[in-house]
Amino acid sequence: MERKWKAKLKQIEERAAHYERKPLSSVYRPRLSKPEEPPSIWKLFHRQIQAFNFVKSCKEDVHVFALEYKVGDGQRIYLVTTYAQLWFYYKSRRNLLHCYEVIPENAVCKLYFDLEFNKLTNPEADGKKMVSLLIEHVCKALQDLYRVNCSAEDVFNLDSSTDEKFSRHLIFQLHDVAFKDNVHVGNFVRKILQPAFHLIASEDYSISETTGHEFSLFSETPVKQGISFGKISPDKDGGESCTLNSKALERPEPAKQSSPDLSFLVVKTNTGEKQLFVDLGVYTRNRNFRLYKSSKIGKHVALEIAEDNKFFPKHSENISEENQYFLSSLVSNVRFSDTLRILTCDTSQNKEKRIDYFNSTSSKAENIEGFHCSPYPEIDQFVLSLVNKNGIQGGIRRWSYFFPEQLLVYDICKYRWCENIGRAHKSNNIMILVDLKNEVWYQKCHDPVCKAENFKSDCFPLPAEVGLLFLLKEEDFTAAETMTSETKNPHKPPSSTLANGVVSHADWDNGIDDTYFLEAAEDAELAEAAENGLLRYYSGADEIPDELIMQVLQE
DNA sequence: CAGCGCTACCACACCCC
DNA sequence: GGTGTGGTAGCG
Repeated sequence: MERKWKAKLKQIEERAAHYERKPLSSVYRPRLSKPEEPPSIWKLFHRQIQAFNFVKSCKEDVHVFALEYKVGDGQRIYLVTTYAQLWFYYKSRRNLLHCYEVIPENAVCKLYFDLEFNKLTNPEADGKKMVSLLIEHVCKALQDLYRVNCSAEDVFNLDSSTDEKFSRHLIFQLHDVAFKDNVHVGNFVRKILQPAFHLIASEDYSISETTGHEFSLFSETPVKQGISFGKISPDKDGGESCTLNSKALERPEPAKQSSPDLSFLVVKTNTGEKQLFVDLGVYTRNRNFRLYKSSKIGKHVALEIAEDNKFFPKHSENISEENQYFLSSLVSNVRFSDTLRILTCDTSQNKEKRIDYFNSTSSKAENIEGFHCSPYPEIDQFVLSLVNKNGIQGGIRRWSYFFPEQLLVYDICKYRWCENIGRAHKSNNIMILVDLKNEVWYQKCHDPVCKAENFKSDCFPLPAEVGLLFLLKEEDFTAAETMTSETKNPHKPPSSTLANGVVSHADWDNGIDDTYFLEAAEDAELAEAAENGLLRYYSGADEIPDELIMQVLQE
């Protein structure tokens, strides 16, 4: 709540400043786009929030990427486009050298890790071995906590090491399994690395081996950091979730197995302090995660497939192998499917909040079960209105958001009416799916028979007030503005999308896009860009960098 | 005109013994 | 000295 408020305040302040400088034009300039051209979406924003607002207003499957464009202070701008279009420009690696995926908050995503250590202060560390041991530990934890089977062959292993630093990204390619969002991933990672925190807190990290002290794999022993974690508490109706419990001492667990030896995770920082091999700072909201084949600005080391990578994407007729690797590397590229399981891992704080929420008598809490309201309260309310019929008070058990489809999936409880069989299921729950892109909703269900026949009810339009509310919310006011600017860009590259989703268009080579301006900002690449004829549209422009970036961005 | 989301750390106020 | 708070430098 405070978060939203802060963002809004910031946005309004910026808006005020913007209009003071550039008052609204009173001239209406209508434009038409050619109907035969599939839309090309390639928009840049200075502000992340505006980029996301644009995505919301967009019917296409677009995503937000962050581009570093100034050496030194890591300044970024935000690009909205489709995976296909990005790859088209990106693959040559002549432009867009420093790109990051923005892992949207609240969106379903893959399990991922950022691993690193300083080679100089850890001369004895065997990076590959550590990666392999970590993968082993994570797979075991996935099995123990969620009954998910996986192995090193499901882990896309990317390397970005230098002489000084060992650096890896791991992106798990689990089959029909994903996490609710990257904050849940972070909770999971902290939970399964719990035993290693002791090793950092203690003076001598060989202590756990020598004492022979036994405790449960995910024991609840408190640690210095104040983070401690509980045992899996399966959902009453699923067993997909686990909770980190900070009230460790109130719930002692009997020892079940000896603590795994995670001493291999302990490395030394530049200053010689103990640290974990796993970077726990990458599980925050809207985290920027460097793309496959991108480097940090000012550095020349890109993420490339690691020597010891064991993940190989399925061969595809339509998509090149490199493109497959690229798509696999994207953390938030998880599509909805009937068989997909969504894993959650809550902190005990959230769990307590949920319980408080559930127990509270406020009018708002009565309708929604637990703490399960989505970021779209109007839609929650509408879904609740759908499942409160004929005297049955249904509830929202939980929700998941799929960024690629802009799809909200609500697991419903208590209300089990299924359109397929024309009556309520006896023991299986139903789902309500809300397609924000097409502004429709439909019903599916967990019943094996319905699932087997891939049942999906007819689509019904979302009521006007839900759609309208959503579009007119003031936080979206930038969307309308950026939409119109789309047609104003005279340099928009034409595009055509083949049925298989691969963008292919020779004309793009003659077009110009914002990318080139950005990359041209770097002197070294300027010459190359000019050589490739990319700058000819601005012949005579001496100051390529800021001027053109601004020109594009001010649209 | 222009990045974002944290966390660790500090200074300070207030409280209690 | 213990505890809460509010602001911020700096990291990822």
